[in-house]
Amino acid sequence: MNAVFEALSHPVRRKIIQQLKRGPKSAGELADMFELTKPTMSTHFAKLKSADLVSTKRDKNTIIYSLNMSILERALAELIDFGGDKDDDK
Amino acid sequence: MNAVFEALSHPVRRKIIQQLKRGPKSAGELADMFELTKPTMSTHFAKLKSADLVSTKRDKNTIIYSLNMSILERALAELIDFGGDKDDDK
DNA sequence: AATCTAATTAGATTATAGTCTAAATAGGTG
DNA sequence: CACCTATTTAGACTATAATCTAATTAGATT
Repeated sequence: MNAVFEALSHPVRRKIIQQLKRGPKSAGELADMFELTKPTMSTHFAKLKSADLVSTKRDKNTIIYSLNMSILERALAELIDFGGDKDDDK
Repeated sequence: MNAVFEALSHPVRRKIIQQLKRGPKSAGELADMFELTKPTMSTHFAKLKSADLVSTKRDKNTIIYSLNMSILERALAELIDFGGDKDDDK
């Protein structure tokens, strides 16, 4: 859960998530939507992935990213719904 | 919205929010729940406040923090619900 | 196998965040 | 008004994050 909220803290990563809600996209397609270098975008992808917010599959030599909506929903639901003395760090 | 997600990125600040869901609390009460100094806690409060996630009122010489649940809900709802090409930075 | 394309990793730099101790502020209270 | 209590601000230090260029990997194609 910590990793999810850290991932969500950067505006570019939230925009990547918005894009992936419309459907899976390759690293290159996503990178082209932002004015950042591909290595920089790659580190953003890595953070989303390490929070399990996205999954990857390979198609020829492009990597396709897709959103794990359930992970996002679960993290936000815990923050909103769950009780006041629960351990937040799991 | 940026400020909200930055505020949510730190586990201590999420725990503060959990506490405030149970009701308003003074700066000192909150600070005593964590193994951090009061100045450090104060900077966490300041971030929550600058994201408008909490409000303050003074009672004698203690400052009472309370949660602005609607701000939290709105930010999370935007992330979950709103369309794939919306500007995320407003 | 040499080469091309897509993407990531390495390494360096700069910026931002988190933390502390010490000092300052702002209201109450004797 | 001098002091006490609660909290914040200042200033310094350390750690982490974001970004870039250059180099590397991994698979596909000729």
